[in-house]
Amino acid sequence: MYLCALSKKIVPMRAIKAVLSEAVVDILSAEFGVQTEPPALQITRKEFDGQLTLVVFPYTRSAGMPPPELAQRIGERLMEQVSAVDGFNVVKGFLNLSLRPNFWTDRLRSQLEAAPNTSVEAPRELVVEYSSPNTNKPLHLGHIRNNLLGHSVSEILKAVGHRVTKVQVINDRGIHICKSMYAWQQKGEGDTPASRGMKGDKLVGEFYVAFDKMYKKEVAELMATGRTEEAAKKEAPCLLGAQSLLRRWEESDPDVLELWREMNSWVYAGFETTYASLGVDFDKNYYESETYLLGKDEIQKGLNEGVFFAKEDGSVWIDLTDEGLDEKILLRSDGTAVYMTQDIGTAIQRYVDFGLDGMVYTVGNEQEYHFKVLFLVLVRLGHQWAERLYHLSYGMVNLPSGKMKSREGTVVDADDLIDEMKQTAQQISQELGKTDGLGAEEKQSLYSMVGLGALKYFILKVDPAKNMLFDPEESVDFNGDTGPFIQYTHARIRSLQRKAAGSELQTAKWAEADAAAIGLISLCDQYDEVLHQAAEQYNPAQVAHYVFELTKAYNSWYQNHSVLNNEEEGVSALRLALSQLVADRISEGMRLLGVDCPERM
RNA sequence: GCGCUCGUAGCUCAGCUGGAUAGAGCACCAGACUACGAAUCUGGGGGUCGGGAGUUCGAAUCUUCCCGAGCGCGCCA
Repeated sequence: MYLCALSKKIVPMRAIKAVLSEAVVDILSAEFGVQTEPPALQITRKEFDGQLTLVVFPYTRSAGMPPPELAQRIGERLMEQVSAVDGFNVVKGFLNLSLRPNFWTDRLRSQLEAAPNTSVEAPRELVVEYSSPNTNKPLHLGHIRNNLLGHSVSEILKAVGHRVTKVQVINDRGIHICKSMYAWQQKGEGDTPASRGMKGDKLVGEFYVAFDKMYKKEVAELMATGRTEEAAKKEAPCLLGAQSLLRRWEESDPDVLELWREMNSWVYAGFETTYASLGVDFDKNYYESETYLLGKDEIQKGLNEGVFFAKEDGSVWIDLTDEGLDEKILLRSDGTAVYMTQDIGTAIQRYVDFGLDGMVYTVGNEQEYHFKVLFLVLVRLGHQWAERLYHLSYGMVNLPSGKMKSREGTVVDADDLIDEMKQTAQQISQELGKTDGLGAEEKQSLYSMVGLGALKYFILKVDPAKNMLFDPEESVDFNGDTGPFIQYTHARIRSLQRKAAGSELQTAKWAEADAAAIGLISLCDQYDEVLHQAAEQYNPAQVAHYVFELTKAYNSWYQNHSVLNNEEEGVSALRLALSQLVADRISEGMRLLGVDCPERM
């Protein structure tokens, strides 16, 4: 018989579906002479009875029988052969199967006692890179999407058993930071974050803007003296100054290095504050100043092996025209590294460091071409693990007014946005009188959870591949498909549990589970599959949608079924158990999105 | 010009490797608190799934062409 053994670790739903699929294969083969791969059973749609659905259309031709008849016959055999199946109905070519209520209540009970085994068969050693900011300006809304995606994908990958190291590469060197340094030297008057009372990243960003202003002014002045625009742009004194700083940096000039270290340290402190308030973290930071020279040896190696070729001027290239791409430069003619050189080096370095078995680069979709080339180069260099690198590409975040543009001052600052979300949470909580009886500290923690929950859910529910619209008006709406809506449902269930504290699950009348309850249990049971799919596709949006669906279904059920006020204690216990399972799934799913669910709100 | 991605309700988005009458949320209209928390629930209107052709028992989903949007195609990062 199928489905008799439930081991201590809870059998995931996908294993149970696999057993049913096998039974279907056997029946098709024995009764109808149809040989086929195990079919994928679908979740039965809400409007039909049953929990699992087999689509029989694909077998009607070889079985030589119309769909409804074939479905009927398969249903009958399944009833005989699989003890868990206790009913079915046929709609055209769809065979909807109902499993015993007992089966579902068993699953409910066991899942309250132990988390389901969600591990994949072959856990991998993964590195997930995200954020990777420049050090010349503060984090903005685009970084927020990046951070939330990278962090959530890391959690999802961990949840299915992979080992994940979260890293960021801080782009701490180059002309951009030299511009801020130059402006600080000219106009800073010894300003520090402490003396100005502002975050270090904001202060350095201010000087970056100041540089830009200075530059434009100087260009205009030069053009007024008769220079062409092109010449003026190259000769502006402040640009020459910044370039000189970069040169001296590369020559390890002690004064320049000192200023560079100091200003960067201001920025790091500012970033840390933002990361902390956003609730993201890293296991390891890489600094471009330490990695930008990596990779040159690899280029030489590839050159010797004939994977790359050199042009007359000494620059090194790879020919990818047979892949439908073009030729790509890997090393400049003066022997210095380009971005690609560095990425080749760091990838190999990380392989050495972590023995990694895959890597996820969370970087915007404007760099898709770059990563396509990078992965190909690594494979051609003979690194097989490079086939398991993944560019987690995401679309831009647009505003109702259009694209964010620093020149037009429409860039949404990360810290400001987080603060606004918390303030909105506070305002709404107070209006609804939800904070009565909470201590000052609890209140702050609540506002933070709800405000961030709204922000994170709003951003993560959108498929990463798509450009998204961030409408401030809509983002602070806490009704409907939002984080707070989900958090509220969770809090309400926890409230039920507190009220019912002490009542025994043992008294639950498991046999009383009705179709509505079974539907909810089945929905909870889909968690495992959703998780795996989200992990395989590196897509937190799937978790977000699942949690929302579960929340909606529970709210609807809650409205029509009194959990605690029942004639029979056993019914209350059953419903309480079900509520608890739902709350557990909600909070676990939200945790994967980086969202905490409050106990009360 | 070439390549990649996207196009689903007024708006924001789902729709899993092709499967049932294309779904949610917001907004709009009409209802439900003397029952466990109404940040909730119930009902209603609203669609040629950008357009054409093809494959299939079956297409929002796959193929192809066209239209539209975004992003790439630097000895920039």
